[in-house]
Amino acid sequence: MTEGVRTRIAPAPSGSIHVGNARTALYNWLFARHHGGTFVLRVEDTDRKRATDEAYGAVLEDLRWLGLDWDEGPEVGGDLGPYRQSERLERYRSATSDLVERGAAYPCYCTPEELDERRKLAQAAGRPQGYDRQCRELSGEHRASYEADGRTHVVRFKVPDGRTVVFGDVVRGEISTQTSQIQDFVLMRSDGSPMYMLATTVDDALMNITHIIRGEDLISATPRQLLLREAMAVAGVPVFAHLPLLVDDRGKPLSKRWGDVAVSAYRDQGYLPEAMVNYLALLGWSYDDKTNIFSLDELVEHFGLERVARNPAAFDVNKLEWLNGHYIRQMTPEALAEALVPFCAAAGFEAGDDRGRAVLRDVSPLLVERLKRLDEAPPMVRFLFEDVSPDAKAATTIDGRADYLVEAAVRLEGLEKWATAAIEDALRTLAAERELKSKQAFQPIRAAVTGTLISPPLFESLEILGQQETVKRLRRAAA
RNA sequence: GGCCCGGUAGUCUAGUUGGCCGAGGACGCCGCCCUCUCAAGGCGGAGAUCACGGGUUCGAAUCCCGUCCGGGCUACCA
Repeated sequence: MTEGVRTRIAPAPSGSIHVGNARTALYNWLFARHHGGTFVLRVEDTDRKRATDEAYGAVLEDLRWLGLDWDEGPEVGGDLGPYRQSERLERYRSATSDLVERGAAYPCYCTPEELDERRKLAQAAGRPQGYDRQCRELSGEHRASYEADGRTHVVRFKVPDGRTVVFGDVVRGEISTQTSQIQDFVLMRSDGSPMYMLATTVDDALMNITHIIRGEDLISATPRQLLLREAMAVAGVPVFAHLPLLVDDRGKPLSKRWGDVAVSAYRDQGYLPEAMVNYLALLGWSYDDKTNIFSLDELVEHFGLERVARNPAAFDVNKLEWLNGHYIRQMTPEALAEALVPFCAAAGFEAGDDRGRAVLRDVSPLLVERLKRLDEAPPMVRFLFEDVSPDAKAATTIDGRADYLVEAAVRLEGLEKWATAAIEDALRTLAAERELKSKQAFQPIRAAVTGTLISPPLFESLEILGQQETVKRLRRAAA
């Protein structure tokens, strides 16, 4: 029973995917993987206006970055393709003409303007605002005359009267709707392109999707899809699971106005895919009452629809950051160094050459426990790549300590072995001689060498910077 | 307006065959310890009248009714 599981993610190619869609993709992927099933990627690009090639590429890139590989879909193929709706137009047309032939759908010649006008009238009169079924039973002559007038038409679905559509939602239980609540919705636009309702229903049926896991916003679309499947005589009914919405910190649906909603924005700030996946998994799903950290493999092992929450979940960057810090701490120095190269470049200095990489590898152990995002690293390591001038606070700390800094330079200059322990020893000895507290002793040096009052641990940093450069900066700060 | 879905601390949640919950964990927040800064780590703390009001019951976050609030759909958007 479970081995036949087929799930899909059907994004519109409108650029880097929304984190909400990323979560939906993740849940579909996890469910398929957990059951040893098939995960299908289908691109819903019927809205030609917005579907560009770059946007399409961004979608695939995001999914790959998250580690969600698809078994069927663009670039990998599959037996039930093509997997871009723009290449499946024939199927939608033939499904539509079948429906019309069978009397389950009909052409509607009303223009948008007429519809709009009648809708307003109905609203003013307090009548239901839906389509008034004017073209539902058009005579042959009437139809011909419309055609003769050069009117175009859409195709509408003939919603049956007096029925109750019931379906079992895995996360919400039974949901039922009276067909009187459903209008004769449009299947096919007048330009011959399919509407969402038609396209997904046809594709889900043709692609044998067994479990439809999607956002709560589509819950009221479900009865229409069920009616359509029935009219198309599709055998069997998929299992539905509607996920709670993702909202912002005010409880409003996540929108571009709130903050970053695109996966790429998080990638650019230095969030790791492991953290993103872990966080997204927990936004609306839980394993037990205490586990927070999950690798992809662990998620595959534990994930199930039974423990999906019903209430909307607020996207909390704080928790994402915490998880990200956790995963950064797990990185090896080599991996961290490699990951930081592009962030340094973005910050304006090159660390991609051999020396640069070596330096990054050396600082990584110092960085690892103080980074929450990769983009926080450049400011911390910049002093290792470029000469620095003290910021305001650092300047104040240096002020009046010239004599001390020169002495520190002298001591360090005299060191035979340039290593953390020796550096620390020399500086602590000097501090003791001058009866300085650690903080008083080391902050000026930090300020002089790194240009700021906040940096990775001092002695290790000096070792990495090098004896010559350290001494040079101390002397210059004293001047 | 109609229909549908939802409502446990600032946030994610555990809990849903009623008692083990005078509500558990995590993020965040506050304090202490550690400490050369910042972190990380350890320890401790504040924070929830379980949306509200009735009811059933010896006993309700958990069951019933009503109310309020939020959201979705109601498009030739998806």
